[in-house]
Amino acid sequence: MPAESRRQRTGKSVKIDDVAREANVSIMTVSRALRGVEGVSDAKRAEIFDIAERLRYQPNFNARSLVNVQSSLIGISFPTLFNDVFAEMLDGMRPTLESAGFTTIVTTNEYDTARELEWIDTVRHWRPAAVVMTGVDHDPQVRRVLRRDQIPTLELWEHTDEPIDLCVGIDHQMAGMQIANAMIELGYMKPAYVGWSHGHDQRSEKRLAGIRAACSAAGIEKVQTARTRGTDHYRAGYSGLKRLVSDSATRPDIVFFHSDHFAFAGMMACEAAGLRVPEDIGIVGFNSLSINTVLPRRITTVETPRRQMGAVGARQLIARINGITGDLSKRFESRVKFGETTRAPRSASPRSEP
Amino acid sequence: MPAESRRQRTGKSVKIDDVAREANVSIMTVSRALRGVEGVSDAKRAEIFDIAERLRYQPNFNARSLVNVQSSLIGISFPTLFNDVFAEMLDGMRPTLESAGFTTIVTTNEYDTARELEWIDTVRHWRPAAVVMTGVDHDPQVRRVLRRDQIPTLELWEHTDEPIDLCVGIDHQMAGMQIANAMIELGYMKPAYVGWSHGHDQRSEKRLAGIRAACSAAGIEKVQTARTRGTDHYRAGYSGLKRLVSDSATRPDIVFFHSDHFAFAGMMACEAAGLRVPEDIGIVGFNSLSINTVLPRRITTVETPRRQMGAVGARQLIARINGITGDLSKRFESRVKFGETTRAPRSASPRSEP
DNA sequence: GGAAACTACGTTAGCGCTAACGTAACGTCG
DNA sequence: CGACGTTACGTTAGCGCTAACGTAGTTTCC
Repeated sequence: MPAESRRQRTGKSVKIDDVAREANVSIMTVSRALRGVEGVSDAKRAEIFDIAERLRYQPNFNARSLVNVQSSLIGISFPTLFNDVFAEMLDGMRPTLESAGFTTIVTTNEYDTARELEWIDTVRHWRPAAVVMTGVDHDPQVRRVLRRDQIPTLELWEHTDEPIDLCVGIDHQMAGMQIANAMIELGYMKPAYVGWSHGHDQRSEKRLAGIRAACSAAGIEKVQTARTRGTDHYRAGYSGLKRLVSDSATRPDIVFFHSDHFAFAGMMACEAAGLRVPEDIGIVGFNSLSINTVLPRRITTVETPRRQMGAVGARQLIARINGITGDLSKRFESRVKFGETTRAPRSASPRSEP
Repeated sequence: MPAESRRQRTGKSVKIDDVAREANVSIMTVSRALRGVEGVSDAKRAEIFDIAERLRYQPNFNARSLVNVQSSLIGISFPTLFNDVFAEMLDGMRPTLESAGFTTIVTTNEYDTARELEWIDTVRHWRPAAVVMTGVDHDPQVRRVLRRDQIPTLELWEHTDEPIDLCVGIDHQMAGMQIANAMIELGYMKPAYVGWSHGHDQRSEKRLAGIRAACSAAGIEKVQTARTRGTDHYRAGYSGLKRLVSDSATRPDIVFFHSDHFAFAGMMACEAAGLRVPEDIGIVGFNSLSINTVLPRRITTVETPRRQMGAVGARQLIARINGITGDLSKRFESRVKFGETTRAPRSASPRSEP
């Protein structure tokens, strides 16, 4: 660990003693004044604030975290940041967490539970106030360690009845059933799915399972799949669709994509292959991303309240950190949003300019 | 600050004493063994490792940071994460930083220097090993504080001859001149620019300044602009172009966009307005984003080595942390990449499937 | 008017860890 | 064989801060 064996800088920062000396009080009074703890006269508190400001003093959080037994850091693990979905959930959480005095450590795990476990161990070095993880599928060790150390834990983006601690999210299998049923109702019969390789994204697999369940219930036994390794949604969606339509005999009439970006790229591949959307083939995305607001044909997709889940998740997590016990989990709903890349539903929503 | 007045959890974590007792040695020996410091026999070191692993002991970095006077945290500030450009630079940095034992604290400042300054103050609480900021335009206080506390500082994404400490990036004005000259050479005469509102993104302004300089040198005095507030690249690009082409008398023949996403949305707006690309109007993006690999017409754009800048920046920053003095800055080059949204250059690069 | 209660501080101890220094036990060498 | 390393540990002190516990000075109240 080269970071530990390194010697420190010579540049000395302002410390609480400096403020205390300047204000002619004990360091305890400075500590109380700056933290807003009672037991300091208004005049003295104001004076100490001024001096601290003038010296640009910032309390040493390493020392504070040491005496408090825990830090004000919150560790967050997302699969990737190359997906606005996670950036949005982060954006939803941050204002709440920051205004409560917390600092976030964000990592990405590339959908790898082993990396997630490693990260849990890394973040434990800092005695974090809480951790946030994406989804509910983890290495078993993760649950064990977090429970043992009693670290408040939020599982975001996916709902489960048996969270490690608390969870805020949607039921992805339900979301899959929902959109599949909507498409079946439009008369589609030959479904296909374009997504990542097996085991890459558990949520995506659950949505596929939901699609399969809905199809099966409607007497459709076969759901073709085209899976791709990698990280680039556009490339994966494009190549996935290409493979699906290469044999016109087995060409699907409706394709469910991992995301709107996948779906957009799939639509481009349709165009390149001479297929008309939605006349020859239906296109369905997921998550209702912003690209969808500028397309000549809006993609039929599923809306998910990401920002809201982030905000609520943060709020509930803070409640837990503050000692509120009991069930703080929340379940959110997804909603089918019809566009022009599938047959018109009975009551089509009117097209509007972005 | 509610986070500070809160009481800590009861859950006690494993500490170095526990390992020492189990191994029948002093805590100092455990400390030395686990940090890889010499002075411990191989047999004892192995035994201590086993015990630490079994107890799932993780050293308390708050305590370690306190005695080391500085932590192994690195604070990073990006304008936003809703832009793959920054996610890519982060991705370029992270492996290097993590393998050197550092943990990153990432924040976004929404292109606001006041928020950046606030963040600098927040991150100073942790006595970070270094900080990373985007670009070179900061509140003057930022430079003063970082210099005073001698905090190693990397300014990423933009090059300057007078960095706070060290910088790794491109010259954005040069990039603007480069692409503008390339378009002028193709015979374009009526340029326009679509981007964010004034003061939102300094780099974008510098590229525009470069475009203006190149045009001016070619005898073109007027560069129209369409600016939008907000955060959504697609919406901004779409509405920006709409405004530019609303009056056919002043319609530009070439439009430079803030990014490829802007440009894509602008292209959609062209289609909606009945304008053919590139016959009626030329479209130019910036940054060569992945969406460009699946479009039927690839957008003419400017390639920038984001990942590489991240990796090199991280490497140089670690050198500085380790006490290497002198000029560690690096300047990178951008490169014009011709697509099919502008007139064909003399030597057009052949189209290839994604 | 004197005990009790409160206010506004100061003092003490210790959070978990590591740098610096101490110290036994064992070579090494002229 | 005794002075001098060297190895492999242990001991001491202190990083900057805060909880808990003093303690003067002031107010309250019957």
